[in-house]
Amino acid sequence: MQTVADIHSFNTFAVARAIHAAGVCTRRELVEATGLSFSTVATICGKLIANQVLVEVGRAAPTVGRPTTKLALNPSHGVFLGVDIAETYVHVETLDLALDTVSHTRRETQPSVNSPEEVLLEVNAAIAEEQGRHPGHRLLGVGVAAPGQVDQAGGLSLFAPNWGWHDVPLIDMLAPSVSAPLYLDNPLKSLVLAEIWANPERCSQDFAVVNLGTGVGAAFAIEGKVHRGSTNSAGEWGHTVLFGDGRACRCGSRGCVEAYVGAPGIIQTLREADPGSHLLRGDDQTATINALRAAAAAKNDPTALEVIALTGHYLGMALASIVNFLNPSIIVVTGWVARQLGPVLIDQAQPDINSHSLAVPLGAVRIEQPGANGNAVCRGVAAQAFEGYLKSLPDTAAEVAKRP
Amino acid sequence: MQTVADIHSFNTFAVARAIHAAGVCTRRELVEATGLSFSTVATICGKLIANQVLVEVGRAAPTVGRPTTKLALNPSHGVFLGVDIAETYVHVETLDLALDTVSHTRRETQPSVNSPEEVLLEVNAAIAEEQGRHPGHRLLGVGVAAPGQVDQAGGLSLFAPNWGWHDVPLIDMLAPSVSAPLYLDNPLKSLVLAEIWANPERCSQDFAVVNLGTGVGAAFAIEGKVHRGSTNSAGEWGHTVLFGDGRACRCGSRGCVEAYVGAPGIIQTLREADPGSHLLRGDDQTATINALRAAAAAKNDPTALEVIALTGHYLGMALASIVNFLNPSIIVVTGWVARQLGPVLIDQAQPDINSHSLAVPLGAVRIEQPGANGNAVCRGVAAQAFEGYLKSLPDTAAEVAKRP
DNA sequence: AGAGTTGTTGCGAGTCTCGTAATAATTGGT
DNA sequence: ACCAATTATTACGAGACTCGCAACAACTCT
Repeated sequence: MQTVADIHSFNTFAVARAIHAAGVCTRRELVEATGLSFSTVATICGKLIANQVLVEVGRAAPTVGRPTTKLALNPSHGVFLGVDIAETYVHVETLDLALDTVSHTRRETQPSVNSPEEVLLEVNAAIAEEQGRHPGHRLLGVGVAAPGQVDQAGGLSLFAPNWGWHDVPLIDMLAPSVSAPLYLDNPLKSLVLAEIWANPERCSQDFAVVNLGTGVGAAFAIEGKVHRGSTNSAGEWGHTVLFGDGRACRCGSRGCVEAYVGAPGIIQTLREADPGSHLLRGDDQTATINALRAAAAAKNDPTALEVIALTGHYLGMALASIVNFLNPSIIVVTGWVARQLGPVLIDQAQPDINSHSLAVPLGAVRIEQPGANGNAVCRGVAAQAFEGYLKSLPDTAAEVAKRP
Repeated sequence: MQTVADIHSFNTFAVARAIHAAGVCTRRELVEATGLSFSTVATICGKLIANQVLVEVGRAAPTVGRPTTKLALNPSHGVFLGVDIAETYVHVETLDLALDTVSHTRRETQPSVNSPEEVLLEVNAAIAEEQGRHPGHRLLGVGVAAPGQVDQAGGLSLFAPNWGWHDVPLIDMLAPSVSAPLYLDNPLKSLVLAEIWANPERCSQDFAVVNLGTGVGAAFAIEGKVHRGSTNSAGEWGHTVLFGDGRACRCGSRGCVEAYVGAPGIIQTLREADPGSHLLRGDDQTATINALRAAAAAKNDPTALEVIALTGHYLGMALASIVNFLNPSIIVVTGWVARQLGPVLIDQAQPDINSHSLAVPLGAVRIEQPGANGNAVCRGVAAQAFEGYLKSLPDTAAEVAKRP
């Protein structure tokens, strides 16, 4: 159930997102962007200014009349941390209020590092390093993305298959060394929030973010809200069936999308096309995918072209299933495989997307790749921390004064 | 964006649904059921009573204290019509305020009847017949379900593939002969609303309704709201890929779920298993499916058992894809094929659901078949008309008096 | 300097939820 | 028969929130 306070937070988020997207803007522009009344925008801006989240930056003198004051997020008010805990690395970014990355720390982790204590040692070290870099700045919130199944409210990693974690109290283990509110989410779901903050018109749209990497998954926004499902595990597009009774998948099942468009799946397609291909780099997935990209770009290796064509075919059908099932307005294709092969794969996939999608949803959808600036997972969880911070703000100047 | 009035309608719906589910209940029970405060429930009940939607029916005398007045929907306040326009029939039901079917009219339509004018002639005749049956009752609203792509706000049938309709102004064509607000929806999406009214705890859940018939489709509720997608065409599960490059589907694509678990797909499986099977009934899908059901029940026809096993296998994988993708708490399997073969198919599908679903979403989902009372599509669209009527109610007794 | 123009702030109306006090209706004891 | 005691319902007011409108502020142009 919604309460009236939820509406207010939502409106506050809408205003903050619009300012974030515009960089610098006027109240009137915010009215346009949010669809709220001028009064409401003014009230919300007043609250944000009283809390120093927003500042008035100069004024634009028009030909006539009182000049408009321009508003911007106050970058020096404080910072957020975005923590991306992945299987092979820990990446921590410091972001300012404009969600621009100020600095980052990355620690590659050895495959042997997989107990919660060992991983969190790395995380804490990276967080400490980042915090040490900005001693003068207030830390307003910390967003943490952890792979696998996550319990946001309880701050638990319910299940992380690659590490064999069960019910690890991540947030409780991090809390002692962090003096700011902590927010936990799954990395893919945090990308949805990153998309919304990057393109605030999406805050009322239906769209999907698709990850192509070693694993394959998706996350969706429905009317601008992340769809989580009944146990926060929605989005396992990678384990929907693409070829019934097809390839064995690492999940134990057969025929999953992941077994065809995940990096190991692509490499299997390559191996099936030419077991002795010179593009194969043994166990090194990254190197093989890179070699494939180079060969496809050079257009001199028929095997590479065949693998790209096949994988595009697979991807096209799998994306069409999303189009038909969900009827999104955008599908954002991301992940390290997409960064390497994305453009060429989507090119190859397009005919299959067209032929496998029904006309109406096909006409409504656009396939996109994100602009590659910084770590979007960190930005997404930081955005979540930002929203949490906005929600906690007091309304009136009087109450602001009372605060520490 | 949500407004505060939306919250009020939503709460009104919640109260009405709770009363509908309970039949007769006290205000206190409504507080329990809805989670609202007593004051709010009392306010809403007051509004509904002033509008004669709700009536006080007797009182329960406890051992001590003032007796509780029992509330119930006022069945004699008026009626709704639910109109289910399908390819082979038009089914119109009169429902009272408790959404119980009072009477119904069904007209089978000839395959030759397919122009909008001809179909609507049948519809209008059926509506007139139903209206004539209850001359003393106020008609409060009419819900209409039409197959294919529908524009709710505009009251258009955007696209109905079986009839070749494009942009038919259904509601405008019906309006002259109906003196009550008209509501249009797709039949599958209306089933979601029927489910919510039948089980109001679902008004905050994620669940899917799956239709197995000649065509195959799905609709989902996300946090109790029908998911429509960017062009109201979400739910085309029947045209997601199950066997890449597999059977040709009537949509023009290949390997769709519908080509395997729709009636023609099942019959194709039967024909492939035994081209001369005595279960085949030529063009008569219904008869063939019936024969298959009988043979499977008798367990004396190995071909029938094989077809059931195969179709269960297909259905299991396709349902597992929903489980993984959406993480719903319930999947309701409906449609005429499911009415015939449902229990045995779901039985056969279960191992594949289990093996193809990831553990967490699998643990959260329940596969159900609806209790078969009346036409749920009619009940769903009538519920939509009911909600529309509730939304239109004035707040105060004074305003009620002013009304016609 | 003053009129005209435009931006911002302040105030009040209208809703909505919800807590609490006041009132109503009953039972059981005296 | 009357008075607690008990429970149900209604009435009222507080606190939030959005939004329309009027007042005020700041600037340009004449």
